[in-house]
Amino acid sequence: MLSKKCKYAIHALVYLAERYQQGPVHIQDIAEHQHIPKKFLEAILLELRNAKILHSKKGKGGGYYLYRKPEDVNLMEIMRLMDGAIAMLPCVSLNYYEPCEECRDEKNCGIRDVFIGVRDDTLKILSESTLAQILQRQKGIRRV
Amino acid sequence: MLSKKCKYAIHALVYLAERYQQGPVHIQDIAEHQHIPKKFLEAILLELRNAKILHSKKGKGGGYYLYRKPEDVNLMEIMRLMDGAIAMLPCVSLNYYEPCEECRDEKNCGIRDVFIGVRDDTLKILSESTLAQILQRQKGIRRV
DNA sequence: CCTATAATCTATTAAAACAATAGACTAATA
DNA sequence: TATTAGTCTATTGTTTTAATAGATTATAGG
Repeated sequence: MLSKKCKYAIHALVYLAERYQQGPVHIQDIAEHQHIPKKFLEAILLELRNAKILHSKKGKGGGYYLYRKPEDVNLMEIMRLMDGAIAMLPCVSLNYYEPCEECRDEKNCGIRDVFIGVRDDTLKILSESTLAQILQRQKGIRRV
Repeated sequence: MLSKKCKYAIHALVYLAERYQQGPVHIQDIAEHQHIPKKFLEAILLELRNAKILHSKKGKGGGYYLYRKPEDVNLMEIMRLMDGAIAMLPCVSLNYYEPCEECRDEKNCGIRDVFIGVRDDTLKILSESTLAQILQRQKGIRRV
């Protein structure tokens, strides 16, 4: 399961993607419209800023805005940033690899094979799922 | 990530599948060979017994043994039993569905679509991954 | 330059989930 | 009837997750 932090991040980013190139958006604005505790959201946006996904402007007329194009931000990156490993076992994680304590023979582990498959399918979908894609689907359905 | 509980369960089941139809196996035996805290393992095996995956025998010569054929026990079932939902969002879970609090329009949610895809791919693999399959892969590689 | 605004930083706390342990009880076998 | 081994109830410690509080810094506009 995604953490609330990660869900909040995704919702905030989709919200900012909808307002791409329309100037900075207040934290307060995002928090209210997406129903996210403001202080919690602050910390999240700061992390996204440090990861060069968002930029910010202080003072009057300030706020947060998307730094990259919506088609260049995908869920794989967001999820790794917020929750860490995407894989279901540490021993199959590409970015957060750790050997399984109980495992003696990783190369010949039948369990591991299963979760390598799950990981690959999952990463394929998540890396193809950009903010632009998500917006497009929502708009696409609305039009009908 | 899988919980330790779930990993322990899978390892214990694979261990018992290797000894299918060879009589009961002590908790102690499984715990030692798979490096699982004995008391924790007790609770896990009990749950698997209540789910009709394992049977047990008390007293001298007792222990646990696989109740079903190894090809009839898959990881989807084990994971649901141990960790609950497999999906990454409650609103796409088949067995543990809950609406997302912040979501106003579930049908038109672009985020949701992504995780329906992830769920379907994941369930396909996990439901096809039986204890028999896992054993076969391990043995297959050993033979080479 | 001053003031209001809004992001930034540091610290703390509350709640939930996860992992492990202890000890008494029950059933089965020799 | 003693020993073995699973069963049950309860509790405890640890870590992670979620949320909050308050002081600080940068910027725009008058």
